[in-house]
Amino acid sequence: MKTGAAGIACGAVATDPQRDSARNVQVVQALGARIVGGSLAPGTSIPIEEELVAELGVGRSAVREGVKVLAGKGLLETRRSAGTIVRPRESWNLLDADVLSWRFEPDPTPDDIRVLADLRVALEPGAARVAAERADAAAVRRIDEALAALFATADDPEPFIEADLAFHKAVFAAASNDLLLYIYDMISIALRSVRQVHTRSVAHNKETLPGHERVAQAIRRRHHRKAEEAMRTVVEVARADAEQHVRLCC
Amino acid sequence: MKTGAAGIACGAVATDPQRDSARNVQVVQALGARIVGGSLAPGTSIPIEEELVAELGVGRSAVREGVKVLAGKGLLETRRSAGTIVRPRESWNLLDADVLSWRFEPDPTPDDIRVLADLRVALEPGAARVAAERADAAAVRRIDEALAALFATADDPEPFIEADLAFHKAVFAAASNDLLLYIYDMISIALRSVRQVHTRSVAHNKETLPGHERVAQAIRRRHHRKAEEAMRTVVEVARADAEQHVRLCC
DNA sequence: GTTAGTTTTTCATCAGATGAAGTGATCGCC
DNA sequence: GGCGATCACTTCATCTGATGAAAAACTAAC
Repeated sequence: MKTGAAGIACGAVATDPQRDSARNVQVVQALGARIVGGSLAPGTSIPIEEELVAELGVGRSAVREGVKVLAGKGLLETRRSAGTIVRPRESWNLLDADVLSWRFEPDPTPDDIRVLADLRVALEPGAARVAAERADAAAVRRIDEALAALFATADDPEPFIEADLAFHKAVFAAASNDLLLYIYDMISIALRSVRQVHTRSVAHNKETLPGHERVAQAIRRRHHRKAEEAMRTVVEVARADAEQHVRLCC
Repeated sequence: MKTGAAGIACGAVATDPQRDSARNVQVVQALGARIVGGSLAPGTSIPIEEELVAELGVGRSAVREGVKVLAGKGLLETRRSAGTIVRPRESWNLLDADVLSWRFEPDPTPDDIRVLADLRVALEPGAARVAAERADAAAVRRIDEALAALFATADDPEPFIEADLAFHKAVFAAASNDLLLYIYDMISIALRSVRQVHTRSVAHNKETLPGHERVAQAIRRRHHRKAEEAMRTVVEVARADAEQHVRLCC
């Protein structure tokens, strides 16, 4: 059940035959999932190196490398003679691709879903506004292409989700802001993990099309106020859907 | 292609070597700064382990641990027999605290400053809106306290900057969204690095006080529309200031 | 009960050996 | 001469052993 892909994710290249066998990645995955999953609580010590070697069936080098990677993500802190302790949650790199996966992949809590939906409401309208301010012709074209793909896939749930993510990404890309785009990439990782929440009826998919079209049109016309408003409508509908879904099934 | 000389030069960088005696951290800092700084370009190979051992004066374990940490941050990728290469910028964990420091601390480019100012414009109004929706009494109190500190320090540039950062952080904290708060923590790292841009005259500091007060008041009254508008005014003023500063001094 | 000194634990670091997986060059064949 | 297969080489991957250092835990003296 281990998806080695999360290890050093986001790569454009799909040819990575050795990643599964990388011992240090194995350690990172095992410990990272336990920490973020909650079975290794902040403030407590993880097993000592020797025990991890025995438990995970790898050498000390692999354990040390893995622990150092997790320390780099803010999850662990090593202290001489005092063991390695799990750092408080406030220290974690919450927008690290791996940390996000460990959080959202197993079974996101209702609160995780709320956090994600709120984040979109907080972020996407503003991003659409800046996109309208900064978009060049090529960026507008890419948004229009993504919009066309959205219309074309409205009948297929799975492709529609991908097209939806691609549309929102195109909007973020139009803002010419690599930090903003990075944030959306992380959001999309989380969204993909909770996509069952967003898998709605085909009719529902089609209902979101006009909203997306208004966003694209506003950006095309560099109308930042309208772009923001249109995007707010889209993400607030998504948030309402998510809340309803949580209420119904949890 | 010889990087030895550059390595020595980089070693002269002021990073107190006493306090931070951890060898792997030394490796992470040295290589990370070079990569983000641009002297090790994406697609190129870094020196082989043996050379790094000689150049950095540490053992192989330290080099390997450091390289693995940077791989975990998306900066490097190791391939058997093919060396370790710098990954494309799109793969970097741009919102990692270290990566941000390496980017903004030496001398942020005008474009970096634009990216940061745009990010605030895109993000903070929406965050203030969600804060107005979600803030509880304690969060409102903390915002008011931060506002009071802002008024109290308006005459001292350095404390005022800290109070300013604390105020904006209190707003983000009120949104009860750890991802959003994490994003602001990273923004504040970058803001602290470019604070000379934000160090204005005392009179200018005082001009920003009414705007901040409007934000606090709107959140206190749970008026999310007004909170958003007030925050937009604040960050757009900051953006205009930054643009002007860049024009004047660069 | 406190304190000073000692022991133990645990990570930190280096070094060596072996292995694996690509890279590239050599060499034979046609 | 062109082409392909073999083979040596490069470089990271991994394990292991040894030594050191720092902090915690323990002990004994007062």
